[in-house]
Amino acid sequence: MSETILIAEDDADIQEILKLYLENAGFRVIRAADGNQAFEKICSEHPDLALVDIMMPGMNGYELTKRVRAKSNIPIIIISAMNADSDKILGLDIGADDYITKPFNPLEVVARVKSNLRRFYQLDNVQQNGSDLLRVGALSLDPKKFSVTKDGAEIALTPTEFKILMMLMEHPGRVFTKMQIYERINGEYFESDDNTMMVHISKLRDKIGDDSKNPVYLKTIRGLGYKIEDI
Amino acid sequence: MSETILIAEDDADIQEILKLYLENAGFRVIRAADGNQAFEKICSEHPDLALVDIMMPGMNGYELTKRVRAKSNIPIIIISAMNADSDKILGLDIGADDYITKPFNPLEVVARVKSNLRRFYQLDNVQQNGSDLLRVGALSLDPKKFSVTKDGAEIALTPTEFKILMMLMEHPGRVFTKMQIYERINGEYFESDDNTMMVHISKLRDKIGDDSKNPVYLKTIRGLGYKIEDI
DNA sequence: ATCCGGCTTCACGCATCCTTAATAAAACCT
DNA sequence: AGGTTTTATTAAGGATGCGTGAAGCCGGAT
Repeated sequence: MSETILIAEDDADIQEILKLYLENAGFRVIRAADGNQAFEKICSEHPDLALVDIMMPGMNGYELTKRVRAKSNIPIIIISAMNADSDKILGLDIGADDYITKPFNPLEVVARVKSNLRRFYQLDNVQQNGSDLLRVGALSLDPKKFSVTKDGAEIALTPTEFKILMMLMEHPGRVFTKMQIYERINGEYFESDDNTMMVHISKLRDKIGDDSKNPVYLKTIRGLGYKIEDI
Repeated sequence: MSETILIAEDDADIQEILKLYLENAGFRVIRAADGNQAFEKICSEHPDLALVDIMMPGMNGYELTKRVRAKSNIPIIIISAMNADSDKILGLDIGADDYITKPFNPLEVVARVKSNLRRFYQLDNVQQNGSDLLRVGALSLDPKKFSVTKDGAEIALTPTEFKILMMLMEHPGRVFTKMQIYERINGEYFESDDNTMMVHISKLRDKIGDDSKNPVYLKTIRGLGYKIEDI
């Protein structure tokens, strides 16, 4: 039962090094030299994990991550240059499951691959065993019934508010940018939508009884986005 | 399983001393008297670590480091003369992992070699606990949650402080110049930003409970920059 | 057509954070 | 020791981002 790893990387040398180390660790490796190729191979060959370089010809790593995420939840590890724009690093880290900065230690890459695979399957098991209810503190959200309760009391949310809350509660502790949230909810994103999100968040806080100045659940990460505390 | 160390050093006496101490510590030692020879031996013999003098005939230490880095990520420790401050900065900019100033204590060299080997080849905590927390002493930083804790207690940091700490904790023991840090955080760098960095560092120390006069974590390397101690 | 709930936009106030500048304190060199 | 350079600290702007009430807009329902 050897797992398959996709390497999306245009530099042939780096590709070769990664392949060597990963195969040596017992993985099956498939390769792609650009984002489009990578996307096709992810769809056709269903690898268990993808290593994705940010800087690639054609579709870059960021685009690729977004498009993959629309279809699949496989672990994605971003590889980025050391002196890349920090916002990109942080932003990508949010969308992907992990990130590694160049230059990297190949052994560390192998370790991270293993770690992410293990974490992913564990998480998968947990989700299968548990019920469909998403629970964080006193809040619980039922995706099927489209309902949210706090301490058992029903809270009436609008569809948009519900989607936002569900997205955050699906990954407690994880930070989402306003852009990410908006894209998932409305497909596209315009610069001016930032404020829209703030208003939604504001109303959500109001309804779930959170004080924006000292929120228990819906926390602001200044300059980045929002997260729900993992209680 | 003795590790191989390459010594790139034109001074025969220093070469001899280093060889003696390193072999005494159980390492296999190969030697090169100039940069070109060193590069060849790195390619052909794949040492586990390289000790590189800056001042060498032919290809100097910078060139060598750059050329090696294009191919390999093996730990490189720069050896430089005492009063060549700018040299040191340059060496670290290029991608050296550590630096030692002449005159040095041979035992310290051995200690640094061991430390760098351990840091590089050890599959650190990534594999053990499954999470990718960055941990240094009592400090731990979670890139995804954007949270930092000390002894389990949450520490609130600003985005910039967080980025700085993350950068340092990603490479414990490695020195970063103010310029390097600022560039990664803000994209560009102006001469006047040095002071800004100092202020950030000062506040970071304050928040993580470090005394600047005797810091446990965030140490100043005068003339160079900052590093976080590899505890 | 009108109403109405929900989404969006706008404007303003507020909080936070980054930077600057000025001063103090080390560390270093001669 | 004395002067110089580098670093640390503090406080005060100034820039940026966030929160929120109110008004406008849009589409579905009555």
